[in-house]
Amino acid sequence: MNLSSLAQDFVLHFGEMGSRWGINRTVGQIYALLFLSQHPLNAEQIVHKLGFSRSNVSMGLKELQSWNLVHLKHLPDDRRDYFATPDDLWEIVRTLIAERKKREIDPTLTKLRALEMESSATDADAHALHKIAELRQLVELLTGWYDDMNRLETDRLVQLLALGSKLQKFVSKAETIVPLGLRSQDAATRKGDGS
Amino acid sequence: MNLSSLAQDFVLHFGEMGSRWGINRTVGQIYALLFLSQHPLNAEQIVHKLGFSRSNVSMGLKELQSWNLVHLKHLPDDRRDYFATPDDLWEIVRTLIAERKKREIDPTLTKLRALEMESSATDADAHALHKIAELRQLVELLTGWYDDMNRLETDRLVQLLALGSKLQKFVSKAETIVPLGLRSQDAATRKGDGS
DNA sequence: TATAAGTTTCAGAAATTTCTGAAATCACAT
DNA sequence: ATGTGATTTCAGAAATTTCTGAAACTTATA
Repeated sequence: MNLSSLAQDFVLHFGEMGSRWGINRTVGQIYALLFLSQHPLNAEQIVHKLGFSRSNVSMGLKELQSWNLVHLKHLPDDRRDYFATPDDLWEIVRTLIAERKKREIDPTLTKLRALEMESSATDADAHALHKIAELRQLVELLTGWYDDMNRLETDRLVQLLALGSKLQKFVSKAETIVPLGLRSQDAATRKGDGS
Repeated sequence: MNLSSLAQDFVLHFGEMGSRWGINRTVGQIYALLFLSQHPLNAEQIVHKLGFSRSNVSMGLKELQSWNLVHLKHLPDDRRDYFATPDDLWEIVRTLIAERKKREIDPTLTKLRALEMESSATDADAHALHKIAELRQLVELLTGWYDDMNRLETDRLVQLLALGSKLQKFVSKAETIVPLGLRSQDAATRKGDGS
């Protein structure tokens, strides 16, 4: 591994962490390398720095592209592809969350709605249906909130995050203005409002 | 698999999704089964319903316990262990997030801080150190926000989530009251304030 | 169109993870 | 202490995922 000890340490760590997520070790390491790198790198340079086979790097880059986590660059008079991570860290965070939501949350939401619809609702399943509806509602609350936050400009978002639970103060007021019924209770009463 | 078709569909789905997270298929299915079940189940019942080997179920339950995702129950005159998921969905969400943070975020934060400290800061690493500091700051902002939100009672939390970006209104006011410097810029200037 | 530089695909090898049955352990009642 | 039922551990089998080198493909240029 042809890297400074700092970079090597960082890259190895992200390889390990990557494998705790869905991402595999190789892909994690490639990403970490690109993240630290001041300039875009081509596949051959990654091979040289990390010591993987050329095809493995190719696969890894392809996967990172499918996650929209790297950008393709080109240098004049060089037709090799160069890869870089976004300069803006928040763009990375947003992409990561969006992609994970797409892969891990959205299919579940779809499935839950389908289960509520199709169910031949025998009384044997009544309790299960209730739990499923409750879960679906909660996921909808969370994804709705996410969609909302994701629409904010980064500066506004950072402000909100930095305030954290201080916002609670405003809620007590707002509560009287926007009286909402979406508590963790009373789920499953409205079945089949699919889509 | 001895389950109603609704339950089977649900359980299989969570098995698949589970394997997109760190959790393996078996563990996901066991959890899904317990989640739907109206009553706590013992290991033998799980074996019967899902068709795994007894030892596999035992491993799975142990793993779920290590994640604090199931509770142990006992029936009178029966010394077998019965397992159940919390009734309150929000407790589940909180546990899930807390455990994932513990496994996926905290080690990274520790590592980032360590890298910033130990680094023999050669100028070759200057850019890498800058990126690492920036990343560490962002992770701190996010985990700080999480800690804050996690302290709220569930009802308050749900209110905040339901409001979503409507809170932005208050921010514009609050901004003048709490002028914060934590933008995505100006990172890396304060190195080594570890822990 | 030939060729050369670059990239992707693919089938099998290597490594890792999951799953099982058998044996060991535990804990309670007698 | 001994027996009985329940649970856990563990070593190897089975399955899955990752990784590689070689071959196939692509594309810009001569």
